[in-house]
Amino acid sequence: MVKPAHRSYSRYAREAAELLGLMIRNARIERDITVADVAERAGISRGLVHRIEKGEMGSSIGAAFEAAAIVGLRLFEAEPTTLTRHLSMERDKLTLLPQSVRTGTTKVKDDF
Amino acid sequence: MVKPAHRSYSRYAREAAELLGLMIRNARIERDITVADVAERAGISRGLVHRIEKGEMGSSIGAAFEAAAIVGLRLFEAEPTTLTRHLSMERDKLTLLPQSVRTGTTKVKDDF
DNA sequence: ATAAAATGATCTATAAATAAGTCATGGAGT
DNA sequence: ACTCCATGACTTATTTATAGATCATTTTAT
Repeated sequence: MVKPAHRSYSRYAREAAELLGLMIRNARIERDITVADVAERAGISRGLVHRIEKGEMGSSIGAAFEAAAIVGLRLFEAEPTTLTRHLSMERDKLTLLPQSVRTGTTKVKDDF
Repeated sequence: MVKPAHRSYSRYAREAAELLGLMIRNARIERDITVADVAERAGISRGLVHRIEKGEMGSSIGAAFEAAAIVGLRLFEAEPTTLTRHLSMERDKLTLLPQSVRTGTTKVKDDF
């Protein structure tokens, strides 16, 4: 009752996943951490760490980001603080333009 | 025979996933695309797109990055070209320091 | 206000990811 | 040469994510 899901990915998505994996591996090696260490600290299996570093598309976001955090890799931004700031910014942005700007058809209430 | 996997994530990993989801959602709304559209173009279900935008840790890298690509969100770098360049760079970096620098025990060859 | 559409949430069957183990290979150090 | 250790590549049992459907809610349009 469930289709075999999807198998084809855009080149961009594939490259992004591969890059993420390579960055994790590089960061890990630079810090002299073994795959087994990352696996244990992340609470995942050794094989999964390996697949994440290979950039396999099936790996979960949680496992990959956790591995990245452990090897000290900072996604999106340099400092963790910046990430939190970006979070608020994105949240605000969403609140700001829920659907108002989308079509722009809704008349502006200027009767005040 | 298999432990229930892991359930706890570091704050950083959770925030990174949430940020990714919010960025995808914001990009999607800005471009006036519906969740259903993204789902269809990515070849995934509507519910999965929704969970990705919520930043759920279980979603797959492939699905999330594909969704990001569809809404025009550029991870890591601005241009797709830059991504390919970064890929080569990371690959080279890996080849360069396989394990040489790791322990540092190997005497430095200063006899030149 | 009403209708229409998009979103969010929940459920079930199934496909896929994962853990844990084993084995083979590759590297590093002795 | 030989160990020792890390890595990579499988296999299998099990857990989990996912598709697809339905329904409630929210948002948008008329």
